[in-house]
Amino acid sequence: MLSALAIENTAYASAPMPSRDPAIRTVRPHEPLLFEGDDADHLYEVIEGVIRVYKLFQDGRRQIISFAFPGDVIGLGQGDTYSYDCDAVVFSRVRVIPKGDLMRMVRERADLGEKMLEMAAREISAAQNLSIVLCRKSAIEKVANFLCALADRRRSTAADVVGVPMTRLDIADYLGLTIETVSRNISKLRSMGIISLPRSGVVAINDMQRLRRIGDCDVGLH
Amino acid sequence: MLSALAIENTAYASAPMPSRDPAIRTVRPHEPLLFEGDDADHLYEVIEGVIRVYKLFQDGRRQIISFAFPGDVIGLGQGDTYSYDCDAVVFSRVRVIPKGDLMRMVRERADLGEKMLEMAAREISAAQNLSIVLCRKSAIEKVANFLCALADRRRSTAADVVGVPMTRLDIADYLGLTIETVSRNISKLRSMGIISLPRSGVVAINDMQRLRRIGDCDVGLH
DNA sequence: CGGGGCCTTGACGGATGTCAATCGCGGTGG
DNA sequence: CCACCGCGATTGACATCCGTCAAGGCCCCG
Repeated sequence: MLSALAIENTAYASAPMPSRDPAIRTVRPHEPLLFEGDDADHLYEVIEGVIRVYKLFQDGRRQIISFAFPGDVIGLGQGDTYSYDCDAVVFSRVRVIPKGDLMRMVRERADLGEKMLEMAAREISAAQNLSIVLCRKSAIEKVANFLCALADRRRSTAADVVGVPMTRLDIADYLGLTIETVSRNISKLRSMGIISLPRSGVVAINDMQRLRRIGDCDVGLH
Repeated sequence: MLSALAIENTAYASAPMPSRDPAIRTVRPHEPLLFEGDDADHLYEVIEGVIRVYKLFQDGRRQIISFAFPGDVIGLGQGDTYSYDCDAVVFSRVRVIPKGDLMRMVRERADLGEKMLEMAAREISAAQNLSIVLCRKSAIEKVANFLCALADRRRSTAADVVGVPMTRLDIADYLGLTIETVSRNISKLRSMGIISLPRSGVVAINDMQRLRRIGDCDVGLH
């Protein structure tokens, strides 16, 4: 549910797509990938790094909708124009997929359309779960849940050490909290001995079971 | 966004589907329509009444995901099994659509699959908006937004009188609030002269403009 | 060594949850 | 027809959690 859409093990990743040698775009930290209102004529599959997907409001509030990790696809649930902004959290590379190509493929190969529907279904489910996390959980539950979800997505990292590349503000804007509340609850988990902070940008999980119990991770993960 | 998925003006409603004379099922108040974990082999289009779609958690918390009104379809964003429970708020009738039939149709007519992807896209967008409503708004904003959304969906009812068939608990579980907070804020809107409560289950909107300004209805409606 | 982010921590206030009492209405039975 | 009952809604008092404001620490980089 952290992700826009995991496409591993789906037709798209394994089928012969017109992505033999597709355009790869690199995005530097804080560099925008796309803006709300842009024509939604491309999908982006994250190859490396982390992309944040968010909405900005007139009053300055920001809601991060998802952090897209390698394997996630951005732009699927979009109509003619994108309904959110995207930029990079850290140095990232994304595969650029022209939407027209994809739609043509779907028209020619209906089984592909079915697969995409499944992907969309998963994304709907993820979005609904996010709602639940946001409105039903206390601050510490949200933070614990977030760390669990990060841990479940980590690629090829040592046992219980999780990279947390985003800032406290990013986490706060994702969980619907303030920087201070996020920080306080991370400190709380640390003082409880459940996690440690060996260095900046990294969290070591000492007691995954307790963390999961607090985060109630059956919600928020598909 | 109150709804699961509005299908009016889409291919499904207008195209020649195998729904010549489909099964219609009636559901009495509080009677379940389907359970979480059931095989997701049917879609349900609400013909009459209101169906509530919700998740239950071990600790007793309940999150209502949507109230499905006539024209809405339940079950689209689902994989092999349903991920939520559904029951009726009031006496309802639903059209039962075997999913297999639909998938066969999609396989045969790729343009249909495309339409369904569009529908899924709209649902994703709605779910994301719900997240924002839930976590970024104050209680009175949520309540105002909810009433606005109900008003926008009302069918063939007099000017500014809106039927509110669900209980305060339902509203609370939808907005992520408690009964008391919902009640207090409805009272507040009443004391401000924005709405009246002529009788149980009905809200009269006296000043839609102010209600919308409070609810900031650009979020939460698509 | 100094500066500027970002993070942490503390104090405080306000919004919302919790607990509890009461109201109002509709149904039921006397 | 009226009294009683029960459920949902309302209202009040209080507690708690989280946001706001503010100060200070840590770390990287100049």
